[in-house]
Amino acid sequence: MLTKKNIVVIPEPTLRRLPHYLHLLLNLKEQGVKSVSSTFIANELGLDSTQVRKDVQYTNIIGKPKTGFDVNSLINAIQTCLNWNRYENAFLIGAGSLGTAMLGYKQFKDYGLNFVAAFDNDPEKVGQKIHGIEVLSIDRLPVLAQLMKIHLAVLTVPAKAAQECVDIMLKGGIVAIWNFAPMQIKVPQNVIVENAQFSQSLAVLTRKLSVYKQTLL
Amino acid sequence: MLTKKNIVVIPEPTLRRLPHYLHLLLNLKEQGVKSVSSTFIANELGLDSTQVRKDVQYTNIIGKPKTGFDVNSLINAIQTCLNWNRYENAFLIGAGSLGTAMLGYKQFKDYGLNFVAAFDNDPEKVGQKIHGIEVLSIDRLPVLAQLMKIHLAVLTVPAKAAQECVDIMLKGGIVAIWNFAPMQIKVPQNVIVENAQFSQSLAVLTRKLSVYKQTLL
DNA sequence: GCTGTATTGATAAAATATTATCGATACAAA
DNA sequence: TTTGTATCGATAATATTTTATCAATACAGC
Repeated sequence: MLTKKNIVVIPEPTLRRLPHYLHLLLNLKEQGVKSVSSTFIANELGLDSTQVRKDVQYTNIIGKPKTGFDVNSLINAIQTCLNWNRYENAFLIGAGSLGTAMLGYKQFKDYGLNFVAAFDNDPEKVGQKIHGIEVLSIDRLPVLAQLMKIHLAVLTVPAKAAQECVDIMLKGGIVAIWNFAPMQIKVPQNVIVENAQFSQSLAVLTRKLSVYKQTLL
Repeated sequence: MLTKKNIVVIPEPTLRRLPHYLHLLLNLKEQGVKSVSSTFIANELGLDSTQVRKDVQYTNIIGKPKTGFDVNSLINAIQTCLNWNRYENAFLIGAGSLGTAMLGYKQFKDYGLNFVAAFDNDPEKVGQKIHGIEVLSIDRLPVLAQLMKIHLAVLTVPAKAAQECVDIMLKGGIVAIWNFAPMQIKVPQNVIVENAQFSQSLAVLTRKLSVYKQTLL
């Protein structure tokens, strides 16, 4: 397999499917199911069974003919792949409505994400606590990021504030940004940006709906 | 090109990039820029210029050598592609924190999305107004969806409530679902589902970050 | 009007991702 | 035991997506 210093490169489409597998597997585990076949997973998630097997191979889990894959092992393997078996401390930038919602989103614990502080430039918000997490002034971000060794930040600010916030984050040594701001941010080559704008996903949906409606005519 | 009853099928990766183009173009327009080259767009967004040209071709816009593409035409063409030049009325299901954030998200107007009502099963919430949109009891959804001819619904409920809500939505004739619930929902073949779980996007990010940290060792 | 050049758009090549095929294997039932 | 079968995992085939190449073209400067 292609590797980067011996680390397997998992294709992005596979990475996007892994959480679906994980969720299904956790459900099965709860129901006491011990092993599961690629066919079953494929049916449940509307995928091809060959694809499921291929995806599973990236986790280094090997199955047994006639039986399938061990549910527990697969859960662990996926969590390890995604680094979801440990907590990554993160900052949240932008305590607006989306930011607030994210701070309150319990599920992130299952995804290895742990918010340790939020930042905003609105004096009204600074000093408040949202879902138990303190909102600090954005000026303090660089120092705190370095002090607390934070590498990941979630950006939930309006478009026009985004780049300015990014620059502040970079000063603090942030190396990975989960970008919800509706714009493209500029970062040095080595910084990881994952865009999670609603618009991306919505574009796919509205196009399909539009095509669907047109085919009805 | 491949067509479905003469409608061009735009690849999903292209659809996901179109909103980025659109955003950049709107910025350029505001700055008074009249035309733009594929090279410029590619540089701004960190893409390949050939890819930009290929994507633009799907919008049926043709450019001029040495000049590039007309900004206004391209904006219109992308909006038309995505059906963002008209409003699609939509229901929101699940008035929790994410749902609330979405109801207040002004940008959706630019994406052709218009929330006309929200639904929840919590009696505390029913009757309230969130960002000017009334929260109704989920029981009333099927009748109202048909009456108001709503085809699109945004699902922001917890995992365990999701499938139940979906079944109710289907009764009302909903044909497109934007699913934020952290689970795979089951729908008939002809119903469009776009999964927008945070986990998908986060998986890509946490994996990359994990690999990045490992390569530093 | 001629010449140089940036850019398009078409075509081809490469890379990536998905789907199909099939022998090998482990379990279940006779 | 033996036989039948569900399932894996490897390989091959297909489809899709991205990237490269290059002739054709419109504008700018001389």
